[in-house]
Amino acid sequence: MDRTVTWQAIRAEALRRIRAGTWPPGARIPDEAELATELGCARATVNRALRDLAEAGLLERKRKGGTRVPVTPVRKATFDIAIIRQNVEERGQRHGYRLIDDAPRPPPPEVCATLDWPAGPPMRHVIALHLADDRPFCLEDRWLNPAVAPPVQAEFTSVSANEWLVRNVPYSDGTIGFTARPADTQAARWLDCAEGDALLAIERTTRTEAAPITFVRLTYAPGHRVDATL
Amino acid sequence: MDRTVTWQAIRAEALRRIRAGTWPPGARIPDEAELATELGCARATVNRALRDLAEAGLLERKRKGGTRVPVTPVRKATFDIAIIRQNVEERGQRHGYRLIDDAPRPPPPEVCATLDWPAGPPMRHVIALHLADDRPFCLEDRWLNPAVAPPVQAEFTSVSANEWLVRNVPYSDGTIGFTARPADTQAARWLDCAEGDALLAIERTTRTEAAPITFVRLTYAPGHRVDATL
DNA sequence: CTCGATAATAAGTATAGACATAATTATCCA
DNA sequence: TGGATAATTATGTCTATACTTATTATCGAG
Repeated sequence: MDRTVTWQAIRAEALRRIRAGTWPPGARIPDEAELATELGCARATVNRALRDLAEAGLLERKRKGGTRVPVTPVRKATFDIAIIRQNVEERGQRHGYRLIDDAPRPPPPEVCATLDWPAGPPMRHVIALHLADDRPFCLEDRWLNPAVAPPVQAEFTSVSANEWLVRNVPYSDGTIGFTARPADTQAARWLDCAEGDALLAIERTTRTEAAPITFVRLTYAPGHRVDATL
Repeated sequence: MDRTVTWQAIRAEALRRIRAGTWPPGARIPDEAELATELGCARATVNRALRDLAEAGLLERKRKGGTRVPVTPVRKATFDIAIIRQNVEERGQRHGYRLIDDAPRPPPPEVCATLDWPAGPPMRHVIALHLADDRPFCLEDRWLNPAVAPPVQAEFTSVSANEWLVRNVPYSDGTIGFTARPADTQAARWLDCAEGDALLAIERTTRTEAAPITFVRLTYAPGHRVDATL
């Protein structure tokens, strides 16, 4: 006997009308006050529902302009960014970790450019392998600002830099992008594939307001797929 | 002279406290009523702010359990799914389009499986090339349910299937995923690269409640990068 | 001491009313 | 006619209040 109309119900009804063509692409839909009356709820409830649809790219809203169904909608897809160990464990596999290299080096020009790092001074360059059920899962190639790096004792031998950062310098801003790369000698060796094999890579930069933190490229084993949801 | 406290201000303050460690990972933060009093606004305003942070993965909220800062946060990244022409034009380039093949064929087993399509009957198989400033941009390899395909005259010669679908069967559900693939003969030929080159591919399935609509693999030219935002 | 019913709690949400703000439209003057 | 200005309007947001719901904590019975 629930009598109140929820915003989810309003959203579902609006989505139904969009899909059914009751509100065709390009059309302006009734304003919030009208819909509130028609559907028997408060305007705030309609607002919540339509705002949610707008965030997903299914409606366009403008003050005074009203709400309309976009002609060529730009949908939003989202995917989760967890620590790698979690990714592996979610697949029901056992996570393994192996540090390959950890040394100070001046980063290559591309890394300097994306991180706003001067050409001269070294960063901490960490390379590590993540395993899923003892099979190579992903190669972590990271450039780390030594100023935010952990104290000496934390050597990334047992805890990955990935995890250390999430636990110690979390909630920072940054960018993220997908590319495909041919396996270089190192990737081929550790990911157990042939040189030149097509590998999915995720590149992330992370920074605080003041200083860059890290650039990391996660190169996944052949066949890996990253799923997103609409 | 704005006197009212906005939910964005509350969110910014909460984010500041998270980053500053005032609210350390794992800790439970004051409840909405308390924060409302402290920050001088209504509880609904606090709710809006904290809900927004929770949606981004920066807070975890449970009824009765309260709100806490996650120890290993799962951040959400989003990226836009527009029609390909829009993608190209956003880069300041001219979009070109060329239909390569369009014929009915029984889809391969993988496609049948992901789309819930029986093994026997054919689907419409459309292959097309998208160009950016006359250079190959992305190869569209699509399997289309003939029942939702356009009438005969729309032959995908001038309007891409991508665009036709967005305009005619929009707002449908589906899945989306990223992979890396070696260029096959066809991809190498049309994307102007060598066979075996590493190419980024986006695979999408689209369906209505009742029936599958389409499976498409968009294989991008070498070096392509898809950016997301945190 | 465990099981299960019950109470307490914090988030989730609905509502009516008010005001703010950005766009658009109408108006008026030069 | 052009352009600045004012009125209008739909969304955006805040508030106070009330009720709902999931979850935890508590307490009593067996």
